[in-house]
Amino acid sequence: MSAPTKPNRRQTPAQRKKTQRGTSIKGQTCNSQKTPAESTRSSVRTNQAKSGRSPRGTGKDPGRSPGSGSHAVNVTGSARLRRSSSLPDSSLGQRKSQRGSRVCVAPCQSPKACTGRKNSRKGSSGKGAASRQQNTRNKPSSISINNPSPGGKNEKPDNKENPRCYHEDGVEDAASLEPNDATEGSSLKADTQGGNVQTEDEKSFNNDNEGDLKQTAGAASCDDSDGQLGDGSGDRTSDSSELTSSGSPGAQGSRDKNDTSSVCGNELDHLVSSGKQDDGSTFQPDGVKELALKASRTDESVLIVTEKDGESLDAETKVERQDETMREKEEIAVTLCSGESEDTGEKETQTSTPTCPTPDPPQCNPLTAQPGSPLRVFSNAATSNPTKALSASNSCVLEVVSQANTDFQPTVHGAKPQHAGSLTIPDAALKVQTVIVTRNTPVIICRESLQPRSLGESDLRETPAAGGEKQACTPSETKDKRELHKKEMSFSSFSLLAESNTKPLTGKHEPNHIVDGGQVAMQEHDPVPKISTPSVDSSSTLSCSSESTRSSFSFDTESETGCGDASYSALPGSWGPEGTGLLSYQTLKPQRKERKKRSRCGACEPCLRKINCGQCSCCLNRRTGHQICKLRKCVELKRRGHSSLISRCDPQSLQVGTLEVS
DNA sequence: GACTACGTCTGT
DNA sequence: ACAGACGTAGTC
Repeated sequence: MSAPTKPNRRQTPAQRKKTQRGTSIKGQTCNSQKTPAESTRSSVRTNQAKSGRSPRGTGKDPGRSPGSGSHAVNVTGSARLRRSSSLPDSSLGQRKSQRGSRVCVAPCQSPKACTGRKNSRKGSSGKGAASRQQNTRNKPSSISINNPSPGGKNEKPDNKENPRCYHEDGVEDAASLEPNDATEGSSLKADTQGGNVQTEDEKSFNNDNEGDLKQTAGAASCDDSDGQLGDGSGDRTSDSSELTSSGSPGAQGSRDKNDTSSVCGNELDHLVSSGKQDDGSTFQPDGVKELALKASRTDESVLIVTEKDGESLDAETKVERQDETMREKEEIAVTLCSGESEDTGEKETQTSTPTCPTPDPPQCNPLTAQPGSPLRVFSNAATSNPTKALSASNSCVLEVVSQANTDFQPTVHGAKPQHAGSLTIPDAALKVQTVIVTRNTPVIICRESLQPRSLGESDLRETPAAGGEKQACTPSETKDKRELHKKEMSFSSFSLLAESNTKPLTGKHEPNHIVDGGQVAMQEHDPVPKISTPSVDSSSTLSCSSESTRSSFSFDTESETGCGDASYSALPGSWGPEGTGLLSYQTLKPQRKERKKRSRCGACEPCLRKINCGQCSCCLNRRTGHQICKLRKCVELKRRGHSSLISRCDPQSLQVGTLEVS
């Protein structure tokens, strides 16, 4: 055994090939095994690291396997076969899925599914693997011996397509699954409501219903009822409903609706423009009825209706009923603004908002300062629910506080004014801005989010933005975040957003770090994704930027921190809407910037040594052996290598655990 | 393109 | 655990 193997083993590749070929022919006894074994081996290896990038790899691999000889086939082959047999499909499929999807699903699965040490290695070491995978995408097909059938090709495209679908679908799914995602407005509301004790249950219902509504609404909403859609969908889709409700005159309301209702489509615009209040009133009542079932929503809708529809008695009556019930609850819940509440609906909502932590009010203040609806909308969007409170209660807000958020708010004002001032231009921009703001603000909410529900909701919200967030979330210190911020700031694509956001982001961001410090501690304290999520959210809020930004942004973080794993583990889990998180994360991986090789410490003796010994195998076989002289091999690198090898199991288990937990 | 070095895999 | 080898990435 040993005698033949030794020469074969270390023979030069060329020799190997030759010998192996011969051996392979000789050893055909195992042909049945060999072919699969070879294929599997090749596939395995190829999959793992080399994935047959170069023809060499593929050629060699098969060569090697036979080269090792029959015994290799027997022994290692069996073990390998086991692996390969058990894994190959999954591994291939997973990898393919990853590659194809880049973004999608695979990450969690792949590491988990691939129990093999190879996989584990890759998973743990995965960085390089990821990069490799990117490069190797094309090759895998060639490599995929298993897929000689057209399926291989088909699979790839499918995978790619799927991932894409996942992106969108993932978002949609997340939305569908969790209404919060579906509508920022809704999520925001939910958050704000989270503050309110009352509506949580109702909210849950509402959310579900909303989720359904959204889906249906997308198509039907416009047709059915402008009011309803405007209200319900408007809130959901964006702040538009809030804007309209915010008491902006019908004209603004219509405009806002148009803007915000963009989701609903032009129909609303037409209807609104033509029918404005009347249509809204007529429609809204119906919507209100439905909403009546949904308590929290109803409140907002009611408010909107009351303001707009002073005409429609029915609507008011219904609204009043609901309001009354809501009032009672709210009053019980909070008495702060209760005395003030002349407009039951509005003030009630306000009262509810006060329950929200101080951070909300500050935002509200600026908003309230400007009676303009846009501000409200903004605040609403930002705080989600706070809109009500803000809109309704300037006094409340004033009383409540104008605290640190002032910095953030001004930016918001700046954004809004444009909004109000030039409705024509930036409707979309406004939306975007609003959206961003909303995310930013949630950070504050995140604190509250510590509460389980709020967390879940916050997670849901953030999920869309999650991609960047995840990375940000990584345990990495504030430095990374700051850097990320800088990068984001620099990011030109978001110039608009950046302008509006950057200030708030930076301002918040740091504070977030500080604030998060507590949360961070939480994260560290409890690796559990739940806890981590809030911080993640905060980070995400910072990164808010669209996917493109996320990707770039995230890359850096990972590469720099090198903690990608930790973040990775935490992130996907934390992002319950897993799909999005995973997607974003994966997307990030492939895109991630070129990653530096592990740099040696440069301090250890070996690193300091600049002369090769010339005696070690590396020196002697420098051409074949690409490794650095043993004497020059960095100690730390050695350690890492060993530690990584040794501890691979642990980290994997940890990651898996985190993933599972998540 | 060549060199160097890292990461990974395989075999002993 | 060690050694050998390969592929790849980074740098010049």
